[in-house]
Amino acid sequence: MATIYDVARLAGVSPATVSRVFNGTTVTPQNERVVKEAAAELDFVPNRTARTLRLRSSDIIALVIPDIENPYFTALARGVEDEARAAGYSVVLCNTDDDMSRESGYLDVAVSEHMAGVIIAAASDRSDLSPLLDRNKAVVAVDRVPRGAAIDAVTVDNVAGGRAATTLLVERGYRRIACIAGPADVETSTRRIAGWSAALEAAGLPEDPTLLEHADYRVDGGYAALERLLAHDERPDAVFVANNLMSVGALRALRDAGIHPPAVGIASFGALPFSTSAPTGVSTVSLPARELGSAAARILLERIAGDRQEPRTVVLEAVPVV
Amino acid sequence: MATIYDVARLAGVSPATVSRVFNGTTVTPQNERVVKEAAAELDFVPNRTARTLRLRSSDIIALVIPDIENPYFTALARGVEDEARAAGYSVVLCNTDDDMSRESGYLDVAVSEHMAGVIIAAASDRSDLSPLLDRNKAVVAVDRVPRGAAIDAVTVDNVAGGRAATTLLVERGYRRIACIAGPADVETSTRRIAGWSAALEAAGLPEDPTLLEHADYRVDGGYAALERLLAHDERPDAVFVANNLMSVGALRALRDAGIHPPAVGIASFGALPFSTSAPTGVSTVSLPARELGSAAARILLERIAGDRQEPRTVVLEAVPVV
DNA sequence: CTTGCGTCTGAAATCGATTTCTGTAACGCT
DNA sequence: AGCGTTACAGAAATCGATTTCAGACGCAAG
Repeated sequence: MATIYDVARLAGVSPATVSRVFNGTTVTPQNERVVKEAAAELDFVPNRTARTLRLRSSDIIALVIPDIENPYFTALARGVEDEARAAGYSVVLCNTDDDMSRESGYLDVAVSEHMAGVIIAAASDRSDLSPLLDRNKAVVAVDRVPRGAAIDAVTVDNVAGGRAATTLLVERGYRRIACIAGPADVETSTRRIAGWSAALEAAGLPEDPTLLEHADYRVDGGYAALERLLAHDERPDAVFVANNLMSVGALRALRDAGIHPPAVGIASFGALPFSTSAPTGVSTVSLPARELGSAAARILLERIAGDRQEPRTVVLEAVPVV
Repeated sequence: MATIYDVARLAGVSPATVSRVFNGTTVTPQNERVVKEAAAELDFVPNRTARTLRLRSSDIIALVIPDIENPYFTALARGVEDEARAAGYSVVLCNTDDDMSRESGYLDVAVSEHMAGVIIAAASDRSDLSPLLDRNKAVVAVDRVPRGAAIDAVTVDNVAGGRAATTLLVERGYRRIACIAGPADVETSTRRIAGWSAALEAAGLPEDPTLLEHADYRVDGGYAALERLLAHDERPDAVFVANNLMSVGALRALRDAGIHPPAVGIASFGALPFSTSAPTGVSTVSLPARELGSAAARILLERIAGDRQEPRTVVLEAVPVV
């Protein structure tokens, strides 16, 4: 691999001059030409590792997400990418699989690779961002905010969304409305539950705590949770499902039980991914996933550029689909 | 950020000793203890950039894929991750969006960051891997192999899969079977078309070239392609769709046209992602996405470990779902 | 002709970890 | 006691780019 020294030698200049050519400082047009020719000749690609070591910062942004297989997060990733690339940064994705140790491993990588910044959808409420914060690395939380972290955040209004989704079921005449929530230690989940409760209360419906099932935000978890609800003594007549993938699981469980949606109502927080059939009996509240990503990226880029204002939280709306 | 020198000073040893403690070479138990205490005290995280610069190789593997929003590729990513992590490597994902210039940008990043290796599902037949190969970086192609690249590859048997999918339609009695293929410059697409042709020929059915539509392997492309087929003078009675996302688009187009699947048969290459309804009138050939990823990762890891044998190609089967 | 200023260049230090090479101490053996 | 061997530690070079500092040169003004 050709280095800046090889280029310098071939061009008959010093390494400093080669560096200057690639960094836009003043160089004779003559020298610029010679250096560029030499670089092309040698197929020179600057060594980013050396550059990063010297500058103590690279132009890579890490996006840390809990589930790469969830289309919601991949759409979010697209939003991040669009903004970041436009600003000249590369984005790398890190999948934590909801595992805090994997997450902290990736955070260490981000720190020790001197990445420019991190956008993170935390694996848990208790995710520890201190490795980043202590070294005042630019960080933006997206979708989920770890408890007590005083950082920029971009989220959706989970309470309002949960209420809206549940209300759709109420309006359609369902009375005994269950909830399949996400993990108890994930912020978005507790808020969506709060929205569910609020909607029930507003409608004057009884809130039966046994109708709350926790699952894992995955397809299989939603499937199992719905099975548990069906086995209930007093079976619910509708279910508010707190994320897209669990809704898929819940619908599969219904199908396998020979029940078809209007019979049991389903409201999904987040549109069903890649659905092909007109949603009969399924209400959804849709999330601006891509916008979450791009908003987070914009804030991160400002921080990287040196913005020092107080951390702010941007809340986007979840919109009920009619 | 604490460095190895800070740790050395606090522990009263030389930087070399600190390095040895973290790399498992022989050090007095006494020194080991002192160094570890000092490191913990200072919250020391080794600077990977410096390490990589010196060693000329990091322990990060890049996975370059054309469409992060396609569940097939994210499942593949999971396969890669599982293997790579087990071997102590971190995986970063790079999304090229089928764009060769973005792709080559990421390949340059992989080279100039001295990543340990690259697994790539190429954006095109004509993708240029020479930046990697010239510097003999470990590379494995997965899913798609750029034309003429003499490298390790893990693919599915696209011809057999295309034939099997088409044959399912033939067996169900359809006679005028169209094909919605992917981009003309993508290897998997041309092979799946070949499978479609072979099945038609084997069944003695006429092969009408106007029944072949090219699209982009995306949902919207599949939608538009199906609309074009419906507008045909002699409308097809079934369609072989060459990937999962286009099948979603095609089914949506059918739905919007008021046609329901058994009326027009659909065979999808790749299972429908997150489907919730029992597939009526939709045949699928399912792909071992995760296995593709893990097989590719295993080969890459062997190469990284120094394997020098001839490049080999592993072909996995696409299995018709009954 | 000298002074002064501006423009451009190169030498060398720097970022932080790894590793070779050299040196010292301790130990076992004859 | 003398010698060889092993085990460990430290000094210093190294990876490749950036950047400071100082020097060289040209040109204009006095």
